[in-house]
Amino acid sequence: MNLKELSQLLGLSQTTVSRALNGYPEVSEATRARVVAAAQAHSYSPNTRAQSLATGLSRCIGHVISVNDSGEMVNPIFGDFMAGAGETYAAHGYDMMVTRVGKDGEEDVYRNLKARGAVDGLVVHAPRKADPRLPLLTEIGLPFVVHGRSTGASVPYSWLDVNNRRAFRDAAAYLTGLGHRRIALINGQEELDFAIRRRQGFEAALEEAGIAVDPDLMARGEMTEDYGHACAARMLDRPEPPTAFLAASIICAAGVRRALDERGMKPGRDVSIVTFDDCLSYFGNGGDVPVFTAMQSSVRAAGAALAQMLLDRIADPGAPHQQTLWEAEFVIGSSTDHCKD
Amino acid sequence: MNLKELSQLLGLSQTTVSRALNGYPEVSEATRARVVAAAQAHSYSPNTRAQSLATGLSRCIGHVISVNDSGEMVNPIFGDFMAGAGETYAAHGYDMMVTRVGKDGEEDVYRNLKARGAVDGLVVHAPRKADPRLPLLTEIGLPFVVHGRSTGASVPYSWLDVNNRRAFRDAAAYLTGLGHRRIALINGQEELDFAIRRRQGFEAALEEAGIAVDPDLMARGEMTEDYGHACAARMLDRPEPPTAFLAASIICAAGVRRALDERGMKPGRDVSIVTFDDCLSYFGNGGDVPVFTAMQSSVRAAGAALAQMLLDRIADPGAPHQQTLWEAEFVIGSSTDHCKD
DNA sequence: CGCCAAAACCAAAACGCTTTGGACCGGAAA
DNA sequence: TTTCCGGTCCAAAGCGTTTTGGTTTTGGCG
Repeated sequence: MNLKELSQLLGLSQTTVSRALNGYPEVSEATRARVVAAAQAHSYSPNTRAQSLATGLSRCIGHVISVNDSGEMVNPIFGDFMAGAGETYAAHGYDMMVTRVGKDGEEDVYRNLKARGAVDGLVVHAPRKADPRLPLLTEIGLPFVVHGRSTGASVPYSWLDVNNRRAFRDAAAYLTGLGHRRIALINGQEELDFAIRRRQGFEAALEEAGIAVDPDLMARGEMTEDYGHACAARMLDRPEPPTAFLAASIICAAGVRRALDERGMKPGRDVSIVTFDDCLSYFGNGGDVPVFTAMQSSVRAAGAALAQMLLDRIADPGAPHQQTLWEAEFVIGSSTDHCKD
Repeated sequence: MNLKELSQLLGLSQTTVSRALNGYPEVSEATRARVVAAAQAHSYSPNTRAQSLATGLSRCIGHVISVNDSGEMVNPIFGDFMAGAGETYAAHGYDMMVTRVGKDGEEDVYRNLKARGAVDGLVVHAPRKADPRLPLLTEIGLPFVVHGRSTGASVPYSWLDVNNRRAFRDAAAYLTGLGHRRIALINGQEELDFAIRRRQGFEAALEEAGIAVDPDLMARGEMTEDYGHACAARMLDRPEPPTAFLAASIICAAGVRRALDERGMKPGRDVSIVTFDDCLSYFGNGGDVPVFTAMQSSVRAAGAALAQMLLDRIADPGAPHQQTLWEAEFVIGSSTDHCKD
């Protein structure tokens, strides 16, 4: 069923039917009701492509996600972010398109998305330091919002971020307050801006406590369970092992815990662990009693909020940029205790 | 830059330029080269929407993902599946659209996708027993492939599945072979077809070993870490605790392991664990020495293969349905040993 | 040189929608 | 009575492609 058929069936012009369905005032309420009823009855939905061509808007938002050299999308938070964003899109009649890209050809993908008119805007994931995507998107005129921030960006932009620096500063300070002096940081890849901020917060807390930064106790890498395990295993087997760990994600933290288990150690009793917790749907942090002491912030909520921010931006591209900073909530679980050293 | 501008710039008709770019024979190689060069130079990409309208094809594949009542998409494998599928789509110039849907309004979403001409086909995720989506999609004429199978489906369909029944039978048999007689099954939600098959395989192995099925040792639910932990905790605290666990995913298995740790038990030493391993990018099963004894099958590879299957189907809808059954690879890790009871 | 098929190109229609620029009608104001 | 205006509705022109159904040009052959 298309517009032509529906209008013939109703004995009306395509114009009138279109206006009736789109809520324009120049159609009587009587006919509007008739049209809406008929559309419902014949389950008519306007063809997205035609609509898009006529209006110049695709009503579709893009998400470009990077894969590593092995073709893996190492991003445990992806699903939850999408669930949150998808909620907002659905509520506003937007579609969501996801495009996979390797490290090279990134620029082409974005240019293409614009040239092909595939999306009205997009969410920039995993921003890097002075991320070249921000000036690129600004140049080609594709509205975007950033999940996180990009230090040293050459253009203004809208973003939503967690105060990673503060969260990691506070978390590390909490550990120094418990007497820990050899604290390990199992960080994300330091190409990524959030990881840089986390490291800064970590280092600031150490400095405040008069503790020298030990490069051997700082790791960076893709936030997998294996990575968390490997880092912790290596560090625990040193002559002077750390007494506490700061993990970049609950997945890493699980790896750290596994390394402890293997050595007969217990989190909280022998070694402390604090982790960032994205409130992943499939990997919670226990119930009322948190397993890990954690800095938590829901990535699903972030997805929903960022999507809304983007839709606002598309609706009014001239509006000032929105910049939202969320504070992570610090919860004390059973994975931390005084340093026994 | 659009086709009209490009053709004027070249002094050619839109027809010729279009044909040149799309590889039609009725254009000289000389002009084709000229056209291609110009398109490249001005970074012209045909507008997807217009193309789609003219051809009647969207060159876009849909993925509909369900969220639970809390709005969470509890699907740890989502990201990796998408990474695999996206690879195939990108290689064939297809886009990927993902739509979020709650439990109600599922039918509407699929009908709408078709009516709006948004996608050329879609992948059915998490099929249920006699899944109503298969006849629905067949009726409305939207090509699809299924990730898994649907027992009792009323229509023929293409699918790719892991031999879950066999995998769980073999895994359980492996455990009975080690002398275990109280084996727990931490299954997925049994609305889902794969979970039913897994349970059947599990029960078959018990029967073969002359072991009565104990309903108290069988759990079903969303495959989260907390779920794995809660089930294991409850079972381990029984008077006659299980000596082995069969977990539906490595995420659940991590939860089971946590429950063991809390009780001072070690996987392999005190209690055995076998898990299904989807080869998630962010949660591997150790390196050369697997952590868990596991049935493994890459969900990313499944995504890539299913996507290819769907594209084939769209290209030739009349072709017979493809049905692919993969055997999971059974790897022995350090989480299993003889029963000490 | 003339003829004809093949090669190379083109104008215009079509895809399904929105939107512009009216047309028509009845009733209120002049 | 005429004029004007708001309320309804419509025909047709886009949007940027592909594709149909040509026309023109080229080149080979008698």
